[in-house]
Amino acid sequence: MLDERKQKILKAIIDDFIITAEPVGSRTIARKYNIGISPATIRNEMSDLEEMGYLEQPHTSAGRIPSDKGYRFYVDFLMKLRKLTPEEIKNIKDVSLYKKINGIEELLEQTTKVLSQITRYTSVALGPQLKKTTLKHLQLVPVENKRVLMVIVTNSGLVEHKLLSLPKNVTESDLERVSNIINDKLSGLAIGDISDDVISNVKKEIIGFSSDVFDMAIEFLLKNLQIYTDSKLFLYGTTNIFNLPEFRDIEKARNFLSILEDKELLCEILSNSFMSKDIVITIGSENKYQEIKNCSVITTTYKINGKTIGSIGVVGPTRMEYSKVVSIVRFLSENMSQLISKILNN
Amino acid sequence: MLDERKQKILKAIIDDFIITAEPVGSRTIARKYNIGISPATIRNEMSDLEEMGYLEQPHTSAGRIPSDKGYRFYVDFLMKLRKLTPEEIKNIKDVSLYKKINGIEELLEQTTKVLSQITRYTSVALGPQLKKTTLKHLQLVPVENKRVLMVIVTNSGLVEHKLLSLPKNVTESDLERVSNIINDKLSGLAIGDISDDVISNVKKEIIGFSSDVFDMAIEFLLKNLQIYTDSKLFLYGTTNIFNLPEFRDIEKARNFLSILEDKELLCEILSNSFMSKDIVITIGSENKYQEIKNCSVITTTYKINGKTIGSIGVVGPTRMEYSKVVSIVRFLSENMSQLISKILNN
DNA sequence: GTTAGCACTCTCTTATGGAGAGTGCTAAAA
DNA sequence: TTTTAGCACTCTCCATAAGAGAGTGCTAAC
Repeated sequence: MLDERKQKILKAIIDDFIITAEPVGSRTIARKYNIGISPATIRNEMSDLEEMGYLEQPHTSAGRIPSDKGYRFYVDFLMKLRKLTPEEIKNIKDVSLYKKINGIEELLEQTTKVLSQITRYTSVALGPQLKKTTLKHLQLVPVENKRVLMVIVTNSGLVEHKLLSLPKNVTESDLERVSNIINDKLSGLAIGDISDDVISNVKKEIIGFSSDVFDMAIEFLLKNLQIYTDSKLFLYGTTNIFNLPEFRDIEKARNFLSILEDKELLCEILSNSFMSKDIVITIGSENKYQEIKNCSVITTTYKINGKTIGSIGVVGPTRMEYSKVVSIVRFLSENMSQLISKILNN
Repeated sequence: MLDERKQKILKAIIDDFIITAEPVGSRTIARKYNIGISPATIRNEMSDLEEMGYLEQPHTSAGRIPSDKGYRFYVDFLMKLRKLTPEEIKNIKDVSLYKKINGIEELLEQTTKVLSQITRYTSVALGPQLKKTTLKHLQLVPVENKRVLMVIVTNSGLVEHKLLSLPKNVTESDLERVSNIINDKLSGLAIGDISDDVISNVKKEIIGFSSDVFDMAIEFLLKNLQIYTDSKLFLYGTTNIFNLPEFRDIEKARNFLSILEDKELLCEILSNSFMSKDIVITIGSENKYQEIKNCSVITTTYKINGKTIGSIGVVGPTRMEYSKVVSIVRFLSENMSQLISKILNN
């Protein structure tokens, strides 16, 4: 473990580097952060810290920059959470005043926008995951001859619809019968759990008393139920990275933006936070995916009816203002959960 | 008007510049494009073309580059439409094989993806505009106590839904009555035409025989009808610009990407093509909006049931491969219209 | 254990001097 | 009158060099 003086020096270096983005030298530390020792002593300590893996040196005669291990120590033990400014709080609170918020998706859109604006990084959110919710109600609405609208309502108040084309005409009462059977058999199941097995069981029962039109209809319906498992992605502030010196290199910027274009990758990254209760901070090489090994990700989850259903977070360079971002993400996630229950229960 | 030799030279310069992105000199033209005159003569002609506004010179001792006026002349009179390669055709046709295409939005998503991949520019599409379609059917589905699901079906087979929370409980038969009145009064109207006037007219009739709960319910419904007018935007290949030398300057790239983040601006830009029957090419300063005055946009529309309902296109530098992109966009838009009618009528 | 002094290293910026590409002009050729 | 060859001139781009600046590591003294 690091002794107190080493910790102080490490903290000073990281704090400074987060602000300046320049390698930090011993003189700077001695001058700006009065620890009461001379640059020479600091140099010795820095040399130790480098050997222990907390710092790195871009080249021989440069100052030090934090390694991922250094950031990890900083995040776990050293940083002091920054209080939100009144302005930041106002911005987050104001999300609820935005007139277009009529559902969770509008809320997410506004929230990611605010998140990127006040952090000045790129924000990402994963929409409510249908497969994590349970089926509450399924309704079949006749539209015209062979067209039927399937509406799914889940226990978290989410609604999805799908327009189906059946191979033959089906009467309204037939539709109602199918609805009833499905509701009877499947409601209460998590949508992700509606497997082929379950489906073929339901199918068997229906065969007992119905025509083959009926049979085809339900098969089609059930097949579609399963497709509805990919969730929407919200993204904001992608161009914020151009303010950061680490992305002044066009190839770095390109690489970063390529990540943001890869929806699947982003979903995977965001899903990581589903396990944890609170905020998840992933620093550089700690990321599972090669593409973002020089980025840090800070995510948290949001809940509907007490159940974790999606996540939201920030992507940026490893030199991230962790203290600020963590505070903001935490506050914003609390605010969001409140707003969600307000939206769903008003 | 330009004489034939000037046209030949202009075409050669633009063709060359589109490939190389370097100012084109008289010697290059004489060597690569055998027009049968010496560099000196070409220089004189180039000087004329510059004076007439078709060419520009980055600095005294550089070759010439096309001006926006030059590109306009090229696009209108000089360029030969390039035939699609078998591979390009295959890529476009294969859109229909993608398994997830169950509706217009999935189709648009796949199509923009393919468009950006084969053009190597950024592709954009505007989703079906609800306000341009007419209301066919409105259904109110009871979900639980005060919750009601409103489903809108339009004449183009588009469906939208919205979960409403009513201030008081409403019985199922009341809901049905409201549905009937709304369908009676509003179906057949373009959704964009459902104005406050129309709404208050409907409201008056309802007041005649219904309670105030009823009144509030319908007001709420109708207010929501109008919100449903902003349409979805599809974007793909934003990072393609990093392959282009004109965006090697970080500020240029940033500016371009900022445009793509401004959804409203993109919608406006794409809406421009709604007037025209065919493909619309907008070159650099021809653009209405300051932000994209150094970009070119090539768009076309797609139809549902013969009615223009959305648009799709490509955004790139003014030095765009117009000939290639126009061919691709045209073919792709035809293909799309076919697929749409297949999706809606299968 | 801590500090001052100093030589050394590496980057970054600025200046310099061709090389290269292309033009415009002039005068000769067609 | 139109076209072309020749040539001086201009501007960019690139490589090289030099010097400033920042910071280190080491040694020896405190």
